[in-house]
Formats: sequence, C-alpha cells, structure tokens
Amino acid sequence: MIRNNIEKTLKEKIPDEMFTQFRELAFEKSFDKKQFLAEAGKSCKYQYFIEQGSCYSYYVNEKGDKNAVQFAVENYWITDASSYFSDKPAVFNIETLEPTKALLLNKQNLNLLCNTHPLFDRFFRLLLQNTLATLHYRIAKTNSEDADHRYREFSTLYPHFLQRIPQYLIASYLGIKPQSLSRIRKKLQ
Amino acid sequence: MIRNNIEKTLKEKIPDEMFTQFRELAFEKSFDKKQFLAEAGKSCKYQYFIEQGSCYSYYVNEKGDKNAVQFAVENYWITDASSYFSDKPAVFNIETLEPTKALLLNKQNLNLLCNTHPLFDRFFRLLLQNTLATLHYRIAKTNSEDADHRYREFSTLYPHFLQRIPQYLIASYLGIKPQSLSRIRKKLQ
DNA sequence: TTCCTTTATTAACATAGGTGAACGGAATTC
DNA sequence: GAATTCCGTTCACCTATGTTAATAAAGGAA
Repeated sequence: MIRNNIEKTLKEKIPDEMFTQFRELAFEKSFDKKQFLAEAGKSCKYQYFIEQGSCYSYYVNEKGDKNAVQFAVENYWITDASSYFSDKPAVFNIETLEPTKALLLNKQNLNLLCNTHPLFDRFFRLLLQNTLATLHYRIAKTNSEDADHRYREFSTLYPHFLQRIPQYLIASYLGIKPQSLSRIRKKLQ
Repeated sequence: MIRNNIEKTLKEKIPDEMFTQFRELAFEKSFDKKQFLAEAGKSCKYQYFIEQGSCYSYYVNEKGDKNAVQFAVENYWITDASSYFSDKPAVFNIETLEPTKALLLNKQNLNLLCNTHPLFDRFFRLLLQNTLATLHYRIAKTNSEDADHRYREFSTLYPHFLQRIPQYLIASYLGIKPQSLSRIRKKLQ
C-alpha cells in the first residue's frame, strides 16, 4: 500500500531495494481507538502513514472548541508539520477514530532516506507541495463559499470520508456547528 | 535583502559564492501597479521574491468574487504553488498593488541551486514547511474564531500590512465583506 | 441484557455578518 | 484641474449560522 502511495505520487515505479530501505526505517505501530499520535504542546516526532483505520488532527482554541483540521484514512499521511519539521511544540492534536495501524517515520530516518535516494527527496517534497496547494485552495473556498457549497464540495472530493468520519467532526472541518450541518443535509435530500 | 532572508530562514550564514550563484540564477524584474505576476488558467513559471513594492494572490470563484489568499511585501516570497511546482494551470491570480521590483526564480534554476548546494535545498524546503504550518494554523483559526477575533489577530501578526494593504482586500483575506470590517474597526476604537 | 454516554436531529429564538444604497473623500485619468 | 472612478463608512434590513434545549437513536461498558 505504501509502495503504491509513493509510486502514485512520484508517477513512476521505484526500485525494490529503495522500497526495502523504506520498510527498514519506517516502524509499524498499532493504536487503539482514541489514542493520540500527537498532542498539542508536546513534540510530534513522527510523520504517520495510515495503513489501517483513521485519525484526525484538530486545534483546540482558548474557548476549548475542537476544530478538525485534517482527516486521514488508509493511504494518507498525517503529522503536525510545524512540530515535526521545526522541532517546536505541536499546535494540533492527532487522535485515532478507530483502532489504527500506521507506519512511523522520524525525522532522522526521513533525512537518511532523502540523502540516499533522490527519489525519496522528491517524494517528500511532492507531499509538501501537494498539501500546500490543497490548503491554499481550501482557504480560498472557506472564505468565499457558504457552508452548503462547502459541504457539497467536500462530499464530491471526499465521498469516502462521509462514510467513516462522524458528522460533528465534518461540521467542524467545514467551520460550522453540527446542528447547521444537519440542517444543510436535510435541505439537500 | 534576499541574502538576509535566506540566512534568517536557515538560521545560519551562507558562503559568498553561494549567494553569487543565487544572484546569477534569479532575474530581477520591475512591474507597474496592477500588473499580473500570475494568471489563473495560465502557467506560473516563477517563484517571486519581492524586493520593493507589494502584491497579493487571489482566487476568483464562479460568482466572480475576488478572494485574497496571500499578501507579499518586501522580503516575502509568493507564487502559485500548484502551478509552479506541478506545471498545472494556476488557480490564483497574483497582482501587484504598487510598482514592484522582484527576483524571479524559475523551476529549472531552483533545481540547479538545490542540486549544487544542500543549503539551498534546505532553504526551499524550509520555505515550504513554514508556509504549510502557517496555513494549517490559519484554517484552524478561520474555522473557529469570529471575524472580530481574526481581525485583531491579523493586526498583531501583520501590523505592517495594515498600513499598506487596502481594507477591502484585508476583509476578503479574513473572509468578510468590507462593510463588516468597517463595522468591526468602528467597534474596536 | 441494562445503563450510560455519545451522536444526530429538530425547533424556537438570537446574532454575526451579508446586501444594497447613499455619501464623502481620495486617487486616477484625461 | 475637472471629471470620474475607487474606497471606506454608515445605515436599514435580511439571512445564514449559532445557541439552547429536548428527544431519540446508536454505541460502549458492565
């Protein structure tokens, strides 16, 4: 699965030994439901590739509201970027929604991979670039479209999330309250 | 100025010849007010470092509303990431707000720099990572705080923008209408 | 099973922010 | 420098979304 993810992002096949090296440096770990992969205030040491299960990152503001920032199911990467890359305390929590199996890549091993294989370097750069493009677009949409529009776009872009992610989290991802999402969904059918 | 920007991001001094190489590969260009550095639908060939003046990137939705995504004044980098990095048509326009002087770096020269100097590689990776962290945080805030709070945070984080960027653009950056920003500003004094 | 907690829905009411219009002052254009 | 367009402000009114509360269904724990 991870091999497929790398090759799809790179748009080319990778040699077997390159893949073997990856598997030696990325550890597999299992988590129960509601376990934390990262906690705000603490250091987030890993970049996670989800093999099974699902999780989400969220921000808790001063008022104590949880705000979903990203969802990750099978074949998604997730981390707290500012903590992982810059060794600052994490801004977000990352919490599993189900029992989850993930590959953990720490920064030292990331560097090892990037230094041995230009293709790894390119892969992780692409990951960053793709995420960046997605976020820019999401900001623009969040600021310019109403909740109804945003929900419909979300449903088209991520139909697989609709099945697995609780609605109150989708609502917070969209920047609205669960009651408002209910209202919108009712109007749509 | 650009040298300072690179060293500040890297948190270390760079050798003279490295800087010389950069200046040979990044072209300086001047723009009038209201000129486009990138246009939605077209390819965005450059990453721009603003030496003088200011510009902003914005998204135009189906209704024709302009939505400011990023501002850039002196010492800021700006580009349409998905177009520049992945050779897709640009999603955003980038337009000058004043007569502007910028350094233009195309992708070929970016690669040249990164391949000759690991420090350049690191610098541009850091740029990406920092932008990513900022955007994640901005999404979380946009979704969880009201306009008043967002405006006050914007004023604290970017006081220099308040002087130079027209209010109707700041409003659209914050996801509200100019009238609402006026209302908020009035309430604040 | 039974109990308890979490999630989704609905409704009545409250409010932040949108809309359209009008006005004055800058800034641009000719 | 007169004419015109653009920008910021204000106002009255409107609408989308928030709030509070009640209910029911679903899911976990014992």
